[in-house]
Amino acid sequence: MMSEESIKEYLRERALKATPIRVGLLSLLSERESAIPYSEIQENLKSFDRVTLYRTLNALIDGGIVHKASTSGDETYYALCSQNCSKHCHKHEHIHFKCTACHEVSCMHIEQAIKISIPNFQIEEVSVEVKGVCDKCCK
Amino acid sequence: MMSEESIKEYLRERALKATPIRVGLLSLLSERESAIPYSEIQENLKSFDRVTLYRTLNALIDGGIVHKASTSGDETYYALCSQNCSKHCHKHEHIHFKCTACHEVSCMHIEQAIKISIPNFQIEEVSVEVKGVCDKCCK
DNA sequence: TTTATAAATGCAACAATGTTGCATTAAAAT
DNA sequence: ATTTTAATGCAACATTGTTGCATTTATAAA
Repeated sequence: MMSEESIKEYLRERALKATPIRVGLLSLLSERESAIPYSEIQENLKSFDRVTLYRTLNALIDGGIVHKASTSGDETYYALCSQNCSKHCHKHEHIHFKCTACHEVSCMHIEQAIKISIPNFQIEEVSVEVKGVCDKCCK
Repeated sequence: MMSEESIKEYLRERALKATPIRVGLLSLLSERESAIPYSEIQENLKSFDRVTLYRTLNALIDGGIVHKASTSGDETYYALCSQNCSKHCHKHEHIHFKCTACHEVSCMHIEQAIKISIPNFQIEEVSVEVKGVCDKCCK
């Protein structure tokens, strides 16, 4: 859970204005352990204009602060980036786990490094999405 | 490139009716080496009803004949499954490679098996999407 | 060949996500 | 306090995606 002040500082570090919707969105994302589906974000920030929400999400993605955690299902999930993402350059060393039981999407760091090489191809980015049942639903 | 007859047989094996749009779609997908974005599918099958195209895509995905090859970008790419996918149970032992230069999406079989295990989590499905520059654009 | 069945289609309408343009607002710098 | 310019809200539009229902049609059965 990030304080409002640290959120504002974070935005300013990235040369982004600390506007109310941006602060609200980052506050929402930071108080949750897992990624949040768009519909839920919209529900929580319904006092803001929908168009502005889209622009805000895109601005924060461009700014390396927010990333899409899962896009393969019915809707897109968003989550905070770690501090190592920069403007225009997302660097994620984790996978996304989507629980088929509770539909939660988590950003998970795993031990095994995933290395992929394809002859004559240049690899820039590897995204891994895992589906299964999470520890909470497994018990 | 599958013949019309073998497409019809394939559909009937899966207890699906061999209707014109289904034959047309599978013919289109089978003559291409890489996955096809939805917009292109629609363009090629514009004589059919848009709603029916959506239903057809979903029916063929449910039937284990077609799969979504990439959903993380602007649009969804579709490709034929290999023969080992069955109804309701997609079994893909490959990754999807999206070229950032030409935007082509390819289904690629790689040598390394990708194994992921997370303590207390049950893994059902692993999807890997790689972004980079393909061999054609690399030269 | 004809009939029956039920899946598939087309049409109209609706829903949801996503984008653009422009005037106004407001965060931040001066 | 003023200026600058990024961000916002509103209206409109575009695209993707779905539902309902009457009609059509592929296919099996007679």
